Amino acid sequence: MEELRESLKKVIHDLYGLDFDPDLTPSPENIPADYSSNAPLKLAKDLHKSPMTIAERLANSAFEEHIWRRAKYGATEPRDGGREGAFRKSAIVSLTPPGFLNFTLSDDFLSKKINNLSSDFSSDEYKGKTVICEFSDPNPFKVLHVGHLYTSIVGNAISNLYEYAGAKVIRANFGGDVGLHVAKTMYALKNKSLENLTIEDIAKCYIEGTALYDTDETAKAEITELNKEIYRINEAGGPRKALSRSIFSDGENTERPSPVTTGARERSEKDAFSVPDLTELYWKGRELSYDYFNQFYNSIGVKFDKFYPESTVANLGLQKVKEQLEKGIYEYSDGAIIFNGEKYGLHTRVLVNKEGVPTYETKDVGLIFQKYADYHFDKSVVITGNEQKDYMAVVLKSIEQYAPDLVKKTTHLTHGLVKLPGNVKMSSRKGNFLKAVDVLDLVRDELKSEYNSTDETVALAATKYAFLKYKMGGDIIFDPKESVKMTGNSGPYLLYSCVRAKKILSNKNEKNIDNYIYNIYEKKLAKRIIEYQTVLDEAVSELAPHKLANFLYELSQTFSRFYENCPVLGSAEESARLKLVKAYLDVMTHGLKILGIEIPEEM
RNA sequence: GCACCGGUAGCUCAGCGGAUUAGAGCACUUGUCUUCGGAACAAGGGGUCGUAGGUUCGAAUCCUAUCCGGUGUACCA
Repeated sequence: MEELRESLKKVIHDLYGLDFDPDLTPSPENIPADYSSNAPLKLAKDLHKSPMTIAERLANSAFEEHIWRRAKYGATEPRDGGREGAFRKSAIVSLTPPGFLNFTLSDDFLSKKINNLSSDFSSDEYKGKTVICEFSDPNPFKVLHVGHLYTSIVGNAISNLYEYAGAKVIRANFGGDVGLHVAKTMYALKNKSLENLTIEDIAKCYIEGTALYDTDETAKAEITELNKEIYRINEAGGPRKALSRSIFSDGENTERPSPVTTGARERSEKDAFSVPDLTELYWKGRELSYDYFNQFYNSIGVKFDKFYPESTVANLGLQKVKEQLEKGIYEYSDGAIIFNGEKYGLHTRVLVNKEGVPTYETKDVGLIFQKYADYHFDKSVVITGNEQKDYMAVVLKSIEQYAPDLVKKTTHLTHGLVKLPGNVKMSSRKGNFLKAVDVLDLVRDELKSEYNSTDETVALAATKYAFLKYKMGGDIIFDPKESVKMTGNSGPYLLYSCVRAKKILSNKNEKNIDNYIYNIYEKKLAKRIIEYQTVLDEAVSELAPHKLANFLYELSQTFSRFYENCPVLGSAEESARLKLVKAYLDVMTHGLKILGIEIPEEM
């Protein structure tokens, strides 16, 4: 209750001259009030007074303006006993030892709030700002697994939170279209026919190629060469032209490792694997991958504004690394170019390997500059798995040495792994993993067998909510059987309550009603509804979609209880209750939209 | 070894800028059972909040130590 909190804060300030932010929490069951504050207890230390004395004084003084002081504290407030005062003021205050202030909202205040509940909730926290959110980051030549599904859903929700707060949001997607994984896949792919190449073939070949790389020395050497050749193919440009030339291949400096030293072209002529084939295969595979990504994102309702294939930022990264190499930020070590993070208590990482090939680090350097060049962002958020935390810290620390402003604007958020029950870690390298599409299929199957429904909206909501309700950071156990349950704290539960609300509203029109005294169910619902704005703003400032998700669940739970106990249509209280239903649905629609969840008409 | 993250009910998780009796869901037991859609509601059992100390009138929450699990720790992404 923001108003109440503000008014308490003002009273404390007026009385004691302190700038103190009081907490206000829902009162426990045994206290006949709506909200309680422990402010007097916290204040007691600094003021050297007993908590009860402070509480007494707070309750007695400036509250007169906003809040009606109960004549005798401690007693249960009779409904009509405080009525006159309650209607005049917004809340009644009482005290309980050892120094809690308890507030009971007046029905009049509540119903006014409900009647005037704005369906366009708003925040200006990021008004006029440009925020670029990078997430999902799949690699071409590999398949999308559950982790990608998770990060896509969470990343989209966070983007939506920024949008709600007034920002212009760019959803960005960074993917490894060059790199060792591509070489591994292509190595195994060379025996396949180009004609009927599918994404499944590519996935299989990645596993095959990785196995060969790990066990077969000859294959390993060839894959290493292939990796360089892939960069060369990108240099030459293809269906999507590379942005610029490599700085290291222009021959102006002999001391540096050159990116492609061995002449893959001559070598490969002796091979069964000729360059034109390789080039064709690469672009074909890449195209296939991006089509597959787009199709998937489309199916889950996530739209990216910008794709940054690694190949498009590698050269910019190399350019920056070269510049800073001269200034001593980066240095040579064992033939590679590194950033010595140990100076800053971090790890040391390689930016360009001894083969002259830029690593992920360099591409991330290029990426941050490219993003800024493209959008002049005020804030850049990068969402990845936890395992990238230390890695990213090193990259950012190095950039901080020459572009501190960019780093200051960057936030790296991480989430945990999606794991299978029994501590089985999924690995796309080993092939024991759940694909992103598998998860959706499992949900669809459950929906079909339990409710004989093929409603894609419900399937999607179930999936999204299942991931969104967890706090980001920890690992998630995804039990294909359990996680897909359609009852309880689940997407379908939220949707179901909304559908019921819609059904009621489809019949009648509500009108405003004042001086209505809520019953227990109505009041609980009203209280929850007016907390929405506060929760939403908290979710924004903490970048915590799960807070919003859990609030919406509790809200729909409150609604379900109201629904069971308070008939709306045809009742004497109809107009007041309709108003509540409408307010409920407005809040749910708004909140679920931020989570990326749609409400169906029926289910 | 060092660093970071986690350890709350049988299971999956909230809560953790200290505050009145630690909350949900699943599972289990029982009830509502033709009323605006039961994918619902109600009641119940189930917890030494990893362990041990400390700070405090008060600790799941803060501090210290310790155990367990996960992740990271130079040429992968």
